Amino acid sequence: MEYFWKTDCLDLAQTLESGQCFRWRRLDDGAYSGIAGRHVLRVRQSENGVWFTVGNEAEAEFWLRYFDNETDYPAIIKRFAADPTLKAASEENRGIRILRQEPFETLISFIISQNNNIPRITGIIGRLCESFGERISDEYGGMYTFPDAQTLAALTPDDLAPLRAGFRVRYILDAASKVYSGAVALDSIYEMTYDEGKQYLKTITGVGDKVADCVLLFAYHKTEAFPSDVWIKRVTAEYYADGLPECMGEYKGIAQQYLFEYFRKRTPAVK
DNA sequence: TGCCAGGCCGAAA
DNA sequence: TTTCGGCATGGC
Repeated sequence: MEYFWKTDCLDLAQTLESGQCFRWRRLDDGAYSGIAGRHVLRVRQSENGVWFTVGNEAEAEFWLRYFDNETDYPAIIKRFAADPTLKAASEENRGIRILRQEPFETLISFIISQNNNIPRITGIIGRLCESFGERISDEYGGMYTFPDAQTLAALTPDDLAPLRAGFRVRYILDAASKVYSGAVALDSIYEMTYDEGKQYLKTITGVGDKVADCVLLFAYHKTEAFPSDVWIKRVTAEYYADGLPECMGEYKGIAQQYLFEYFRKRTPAVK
């Protein structure tokens, strides 16, 4: 069935190619195919919203939540107008939304992302899923689930060698074994504060401030994560040297995404 | 060939 | 506590 979601604050290219997710493909006709959990979606942009191609109404509900439909982005952008830089950044990138992704997949994905680039991250994650996930659909060339912690925890570095993930392999295995053993209970993080969640995630080898922030934001929507990102902290320092603007309120993570894209277009990368 | 990619680890200062 | 070299791989 086709399900239409009317919204003027979702740009598929801005959101799905922003580096917060790695399991979407742009199809020849401009639509996107993607998978989350055991849900497969084809989604295409239209002028005043997006069209979901899904099996039933429940699937549409799942994807609405994935795309963070309960957050009022227009209201947030209006609020951000109190700060000139944030106003420009949010209006220019008003189609970006913070997805609600599954914690384990987000954790492994951002471990893989460290000192890496988006095309290669996407490739490694694709090979991970094709090798150790489950093929649940033949659509779009085959759709594979993200492997669970139990599956990954049983693997060896040699098993993961074909992924060509390099030094990150031992981090992936440490994360999987800690999650599978229960040493790190990802569900418990929903109830934690940002600081608690960060400290907790950093008990995993290969998870530092940056990876933890990405997981806390993209899986848990713990938006206190601004502006710990090394890059944005440096490029925004001169704008927000005296502290963050009041209008950010609790929406620091969303602000971070707007500002990241805004500055990325204007500033050479800073190491 | 050399540099870089939304970093992190571990050792040295 | 902070700094910094090393780390695998692939694209440019």
